[in-house]
Amino acid sequence: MRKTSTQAAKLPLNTILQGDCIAQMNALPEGSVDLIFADPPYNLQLKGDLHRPDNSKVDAVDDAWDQFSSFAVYDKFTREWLKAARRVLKPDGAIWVIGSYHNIFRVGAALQDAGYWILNDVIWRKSNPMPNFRGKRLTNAHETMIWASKSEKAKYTFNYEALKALNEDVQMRSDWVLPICTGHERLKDAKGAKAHPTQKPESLLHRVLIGTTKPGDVVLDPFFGTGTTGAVAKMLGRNFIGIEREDAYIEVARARLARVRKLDEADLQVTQPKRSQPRVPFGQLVERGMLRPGEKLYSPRGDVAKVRADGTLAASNARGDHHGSIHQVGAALEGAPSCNGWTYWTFRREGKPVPIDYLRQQIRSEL
Amino acid sequence: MRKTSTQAAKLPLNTILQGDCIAQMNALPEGSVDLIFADPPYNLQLKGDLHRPDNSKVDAVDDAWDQFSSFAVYDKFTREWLKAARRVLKPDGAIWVIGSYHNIFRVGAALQDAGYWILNDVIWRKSNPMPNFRGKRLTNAHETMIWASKSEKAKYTFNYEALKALNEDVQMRSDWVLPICTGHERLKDAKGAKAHPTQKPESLLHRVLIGTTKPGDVVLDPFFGTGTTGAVAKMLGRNFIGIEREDAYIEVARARLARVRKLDEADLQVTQPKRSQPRVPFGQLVERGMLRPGEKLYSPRGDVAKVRADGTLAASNARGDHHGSIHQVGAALEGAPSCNGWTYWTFRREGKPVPIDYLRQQIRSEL
DNA sequence: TATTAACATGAATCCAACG
DNA sequence: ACGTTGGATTCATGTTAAT
Repeated sequence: MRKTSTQAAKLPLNTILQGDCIAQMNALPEGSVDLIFADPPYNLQLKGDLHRPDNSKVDAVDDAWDQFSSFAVYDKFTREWLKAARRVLKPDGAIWVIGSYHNIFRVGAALQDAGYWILNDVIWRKSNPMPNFRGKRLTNAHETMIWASKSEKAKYTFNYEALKALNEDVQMRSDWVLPICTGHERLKDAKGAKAHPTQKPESLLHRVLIGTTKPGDVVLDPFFGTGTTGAVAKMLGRNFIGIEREDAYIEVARARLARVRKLDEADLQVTQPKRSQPRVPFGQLVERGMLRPGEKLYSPRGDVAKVRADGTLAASNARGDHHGSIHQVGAALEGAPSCNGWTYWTFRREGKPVPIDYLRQQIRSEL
Repeated sequence: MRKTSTQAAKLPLNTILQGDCIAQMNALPEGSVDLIFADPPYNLQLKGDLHRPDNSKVDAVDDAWDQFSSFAVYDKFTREWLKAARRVLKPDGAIWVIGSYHNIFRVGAALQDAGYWILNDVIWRKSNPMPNFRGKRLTNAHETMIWASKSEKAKYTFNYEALKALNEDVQMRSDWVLPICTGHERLKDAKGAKAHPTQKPESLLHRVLIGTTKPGDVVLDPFFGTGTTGAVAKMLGRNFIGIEREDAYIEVARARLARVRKLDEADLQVTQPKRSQPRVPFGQLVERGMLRPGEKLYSPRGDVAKVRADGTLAASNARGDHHGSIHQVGAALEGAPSCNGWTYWTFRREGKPVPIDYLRQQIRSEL
C-alpha cells in the first residue's frame, strides 16, 4: 500500500479547478505534487490568413489566450507560473513542458533560471504534421518537450524498464514518433468543430506518465484544456489535478473524464505498431558521401546518368535530356510510365556494377 | 558571373583566422557574410574560478547561486558573439546554431532577443547515438539546430526544390535523420585519438548548405574546430571563413581542407524553382495569335470566359459579371482568394480541352 | 455491402516582383 | 517606400460520399 500523507489528503484530487493557474497553484499545499505536465500558450505570432494550395483556409490558433504583446510579457508570465509550479512540487518531483520554437527556448531558459534541473529534451516527431503550404520553410514536423526535476538533487521517477518494454526492448530515445490527435480522439463541440485548437494525443501522455510516474502519483496540469492529461492519468491509475480558465474547455473535459475507465493491469500491455521499412531518400546517399555529386550511374541498357548535389540525376539519350529523381529519369530513358530507380541504376565499385539498392540496404541496417 | 562587391573583395575568404571569435568577427566588414554556421561550446567549465560581482569567492555549497551565476556568464558570452555575428551578416543573411539541452534554450532566447527571426528549429536525429549506460534517463539521441534570419524582414535563401529533391520529392521536414561522425570521416590526432570531441558529420553541413546558400556565397563559422563547415563549403563551391582559437584544431583543419576538391559546376546544379522561369504575360498569347480575341476559355466547372483584345477575360456566373486578368476572373468565379489562371483555364483544340499553360510553355521553350 | 474516390484538416511566426 | 498583381504552393490520415 502506498502511504497517503496528511497534505496529500487535502489535495483536490481528480477534479478541475477553474481559474488562473498561478493563483490556483499558490492555493495548493507546498510540496504536494509528484509530476506536472504543462502545455502553456506558445505565443504564436501569426500575421495574415494562410490558405492551402486548394484554396481552403487553415484554421489558425487565434485565441485570446495565446496573445502576448511582447517577449517580456511572455517571459514574465512564464517565470511566474514556473515559480508557482515549483512550489507545489514535492522535493523529488518533476515537470514536463511542451512547446514549439516560438516559446520553448524562453521556457527552457526560465526553467534553468528557476532552479529546475533539465533531465532530457524530448522531441515529439509528428508522423502526420501539417505541411508547409507555401514552400518557404521546412515542414514544422515536431514539438519539443522538456523534462526537468525540481532540483539537481531530486530523486526523480524514471521507469527505465517500462519504457524499454514499450520500445521493443531497446532503450527509449529522446525522440518519439507519434501521430497528432485526429479522428474519434479529437473532441468536438456541439457544432461539430474542434473543441480545442491544440488537443494533444493521449499516446504522448501515456508515454510520459508510464515513464515518469508511479501508480497513485499526483499529476498536476496547470493548462488543462480538454483534459488529455487527466484522461490518461485516470486510465493509468494516477491521480490528477487540472487547472483551466475557460468554461467551454472545462465542460468538455468533465464529460470526457466521466467516460474514462481505469485500465486493468492486463490492458496496460501496449501493443506496438509494427515498424514498416523506413523510407530512405536517394539524396541521403549523396549527403552521406556514399555517392559523390558528379558520379556516374548506369542503366541496364548502358545509358549513363550523373548524380547532382541535390540527389537528382541528369542524363540524355535519343529521347532527349532528362533531369529528376532516379525514378523519373529511369522512366524517361525507358519511355515507361514508371520505374523503380533503386533496382534500375548501378554504380561502379572496383570496376564492377553494383545496384544502388545495395547502399540503401546499408543505411537501413543502421536504423 | 557573380558580382564581387568591394567589401567582399576585402574578406579573408577561404582561410582560418586564429583568435577569439568576437574580436575576429568585429574586425570583419559589416554586412559581408551570407550565412553563419555556429557550433558554440557549452561546457565553459567556469565552476573552478567563479567570482561574484563583488569579487568574493563563490561558496561551493551555494549551488543555486553557482548555477545561476554560471548561466549568467554563459549568457553574456552568448549574447556577445551573437551580436558580433549579426553585425557581419548581410541584411538578408541567416544563421544556424547547433546545441543540446544544456545550452540551446539560452542560445534560442538570446537569438530572439538580439533581433534574429527564427525560421525553424531543426532536430538532428542521430541514427547511432551513444546509449545511456546508467539507464537513468532517455538516450540522448538528438541535437537541436536553430535556423534564423538576421531580421524578420530578411529575404533569406531557401532552396525549397533542392531539399525536396534530396528527400525523394517530399518536402523536407524539420527532423533530419543522419548518423554521427565516425569511421574514416572522424579525424584523428597524431596519437590516434579523436582530434575534436564534437566533430559534426559532413552530411549535416551538406544539407544546411544545399538548402540555405547559393554557390559563391560566403559562409562564416566562428567556432571552426576541425573545419567541417569549411570542407563542405569548399566541396560545394561556397566560400568559407573560419575562426578558431586552438592551434591543434587549426592544424588538423588546414590539412583537411587541402585534401578537399571543389565539385564541377555542372554537378553543383540543383533543382530550380518554377519562379525562376521568365514571366509570360497572358496578353502575349493574344498578340501572337495563339488565342484570338473572342475565343472561349473554359473553367473546370464549365464556366465560359471570352478572351478580349487586351488579354483580359470577361465571364459571368451566379456570382455576377467578372472582368479582369485570367487570375482575377478565375478567383472571382470560384469565390476564392486567389487562382492560378494558367492552370485553371483551358481552350478547345480539335474539340479537346487544353490548359492555356501549354501555350505558355511553348513560348518559354522558344526563349 | 464492399470498394473507391472525393473531401477535410492539423500549434504556421508561409510571396515576390513590378510599377 | 508602398500598393498592386501575378501566380506558386501540400502530406498523412481519417471521414464521407459515390459506385
